[in-house]
Amino acid sequence: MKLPRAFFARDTVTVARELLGQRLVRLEAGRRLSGIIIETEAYVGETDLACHARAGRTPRTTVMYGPPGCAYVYLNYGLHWMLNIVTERNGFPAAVLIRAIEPMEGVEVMRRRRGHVPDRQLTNGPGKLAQALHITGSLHGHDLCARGAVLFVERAGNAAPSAILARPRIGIHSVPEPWRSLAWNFRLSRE
DNA sequence: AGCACGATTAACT
DNA sequence: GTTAATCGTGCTC
Repeated sequence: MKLPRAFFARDTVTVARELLGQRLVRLEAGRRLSGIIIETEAYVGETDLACHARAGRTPRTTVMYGPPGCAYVYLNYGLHWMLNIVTERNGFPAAVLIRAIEPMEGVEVMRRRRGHVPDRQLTNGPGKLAQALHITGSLHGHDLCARGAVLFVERAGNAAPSAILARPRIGIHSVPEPWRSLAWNFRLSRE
């Protein structure tokens, strides 16, 4: 069952932690592609200097200022699409970056898209999972909570707090403290 | 100019 | 097996 807007309309760090263990689903051409979310990152507001909203509302970041539960998708380094889900109240710019999933349904399709890399490398990075699930800028602003959504999150269990590793966020080396060191990257520890 | 990355190298255990 | 360095790519500001 699809996570409702109320799930995303909360504190971003809480949403990032609780998304671990849930199932990201992509409907495409009548097929169901999905995977369990195993790594996320929180980006919180204009004061968070690692967040794109640090520069205020721009054409790119407008979606982050909108209702929670919508996809914030952007292109990084000219080739990697990044999937985020908008959080908090309408008007406050924040989102959770989905960094990794464990493939569940449609693995054959993912293998084809990813060029037959080893299965463990199918969706173990934000650009990789976007490629595997065919998530591009065309899904920017997509409402994950609407009826008929082709991208959404299903409740699939709860991660025990003891199973969650919190570390600094990835790839924000040039961001000043304290934001660089905030432990806002969350992942499920493997067994 | 500067990226919320990934594939490929090269150098190490 | 690992870590570190490099750079392509195109969009935002």
